[in-house]
Amino acid sequence: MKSTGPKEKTPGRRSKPTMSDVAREAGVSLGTVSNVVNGLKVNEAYRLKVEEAIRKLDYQVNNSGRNLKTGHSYTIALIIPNTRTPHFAALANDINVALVRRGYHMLLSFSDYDYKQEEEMLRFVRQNNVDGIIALTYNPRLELPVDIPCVTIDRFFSAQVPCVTADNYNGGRIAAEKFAELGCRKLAFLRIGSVLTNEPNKRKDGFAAACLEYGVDFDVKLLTDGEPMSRFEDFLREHLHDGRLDFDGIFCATDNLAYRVIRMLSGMGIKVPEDVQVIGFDGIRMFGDLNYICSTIVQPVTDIAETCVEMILSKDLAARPSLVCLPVRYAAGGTTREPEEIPEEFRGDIK
Amino acid sequence: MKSTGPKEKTPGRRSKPTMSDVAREAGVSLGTVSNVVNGLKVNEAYRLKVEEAIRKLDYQVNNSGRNLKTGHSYTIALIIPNTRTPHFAALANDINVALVRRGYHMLLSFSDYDYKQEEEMLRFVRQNNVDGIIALTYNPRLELPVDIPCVTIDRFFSAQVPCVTADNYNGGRIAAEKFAELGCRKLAFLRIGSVLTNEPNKRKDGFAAACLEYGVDFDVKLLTDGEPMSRFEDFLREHLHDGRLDFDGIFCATDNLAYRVIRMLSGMGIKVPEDVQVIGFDGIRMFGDLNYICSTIVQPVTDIAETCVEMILSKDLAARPSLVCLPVRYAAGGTTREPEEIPEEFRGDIK
DNA sequence: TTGTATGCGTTATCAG
DNA sequence: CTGATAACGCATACAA
Repeated sequence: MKSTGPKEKTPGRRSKPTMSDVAREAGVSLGTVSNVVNGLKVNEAYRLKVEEAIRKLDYQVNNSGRNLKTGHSYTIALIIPNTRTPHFAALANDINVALVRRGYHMLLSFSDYDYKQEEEMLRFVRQNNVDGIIALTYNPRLELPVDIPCVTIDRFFSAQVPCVTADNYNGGRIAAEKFAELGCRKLAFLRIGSVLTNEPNKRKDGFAAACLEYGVDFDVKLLTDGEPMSRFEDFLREHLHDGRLDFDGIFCATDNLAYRVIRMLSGMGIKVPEDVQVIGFDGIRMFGDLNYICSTIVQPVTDIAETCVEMILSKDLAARPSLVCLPVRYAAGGTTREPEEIPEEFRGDIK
Repeated sequence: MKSTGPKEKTPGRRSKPTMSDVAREAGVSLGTVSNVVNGLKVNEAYRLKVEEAIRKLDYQVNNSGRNLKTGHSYTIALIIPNTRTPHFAALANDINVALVRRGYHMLLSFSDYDYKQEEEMLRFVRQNNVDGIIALTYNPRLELPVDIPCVTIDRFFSAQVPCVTADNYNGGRIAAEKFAELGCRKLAFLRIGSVLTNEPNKRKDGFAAACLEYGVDFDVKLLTDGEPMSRFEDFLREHLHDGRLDFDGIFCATDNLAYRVIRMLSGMGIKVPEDVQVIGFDGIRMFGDLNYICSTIVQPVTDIAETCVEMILSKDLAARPSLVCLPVRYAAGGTTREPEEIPEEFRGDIK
């Protein structure tokens, strides 16, 4: 632009302009400039002079100085494993949107499922005067700072740290109900993931409870992280007789798993949804905004994001609940015997 | 004055410990503590005392103070439209990884394709002593700061601002070559996007050039942002005679578009890849790490991320090229008549 | 109302 | 090699 570059034109003026520079330029005092910048009461004539000087020098507040003085940075740290996983990407997206809407900013840290790195991130975050931390981590022994407001997603740490999550239990129930409604008689529940107790594990509990209620029989196959996916295929083959699968419905703990299982079934000559219907969990959509990948229990990602942000910025810590479960809903995504649900934006285009 | 912390446990000790607290605790001077913290030469006995005090007080450097003094923050800002779009999510992911590996951190800002908001982000970023900006923006008149190192992705701004991008031109060529190799005689190129000149627009140029070379005929249908997708369907229907499509190959400027086009074709009773083969661009994979969504030209996302970070942190600005094109490659993703390429991690599981 | 002075936590410059 | 002291840019209580 019209900026001076690294050199100085006027003696005594170098690098970025500061408030004193503006004050001198406008012929007022430092405090007045500060007041103008912060929108405090200031005489109209002075304000104009200051604003003029700010424009002329292209002055920008230095947040390091401001943060040092005030102790807060209008920045919230988000700790998540990565953004390549669509569900995490969506969360990061919506949390950022919610923050920006409130005049805050997001410092993003990836844990990559690495405990060591998570602690490292936490250390950095604590050094940076962030005003809060939103963490989605599976690290059981991670020590959240006590002097910074924290909110967790999907994993409950302690009553002092609010946890926001989808209503996983009910999601499990809804899936079972749906299968029952679709006439399934023999179901399977598949999960791969952490052995730690975390909220998503309740998907199975809700599912099991509803199955019992509806009198629908079901099998369970759980894998822990590190076990090969092929175990699921072994499991399915065990239940394959004369080319027919014992199950007529499979509930997968995530859409990712559902997708893989569907590929497996396809390889075994089993058709979805004709031979077996599949329901996943999360509500992942193609390209983040097109159709669902499979029939699924949709997590209220935007609500989760809003809630996290709302809570982390909330002043009265006392009012913070320790666990917030947000309602999920079912969406038909083509892997159940019913019409696929096509999201609004997509619908018009594809017809 | 400073007396009111929220609450204090020990008399005299309030809020976060500072370097002076550590100095007092260790019985050394402030400067010595600073030296220890920054890993400078310090007498072994003193160092131990200081480290002991740091541990005891659970001291953490305050980066606001440090930034104020040094003028840099070991933070790089990334400006992208969002992270719900898989390609952007992947970029954000890999840039973060590259930064962290070098001891830097990422401040993430979403433009949401909103020019006004982009300028807002830029303002904030400039106030925060970030050490550099990596921007993926389509805003033609965005004014990048001149006093902060900048690198752009996919859109060339000026010779002073390096632009990193995939080799879009060659990607277009490769697609055409592939179609020729697969025996296609009549192709179509479909694109929707900005009318601005940006790097990805070269996909068409490379495609057209190679088509001419190989003597393959092709049609082009371009839509600009805002035009409804249904225009593509109209276009395709115009080229539909007796249930047969004029084209035997369609090159889509993005995987997203390819996906939608494939759904359209399916709705028209046209089979992919039997009746018409489709190649997209970007290399989007299911859940970010499973199989490709369609046959595609794969962007070297990780290399792009590494290059951006490398350049933004590079000290000698003089050595910065103005445009860096990184090689792309073709991957069969099931929408061309050839065996699908299954990524390593996925392969073992699905077989 | 506006100006002045002080300190936030750190690094850097010197004398010892 | 260590210790005192002066900035860094800003907000703010206090004086004018």
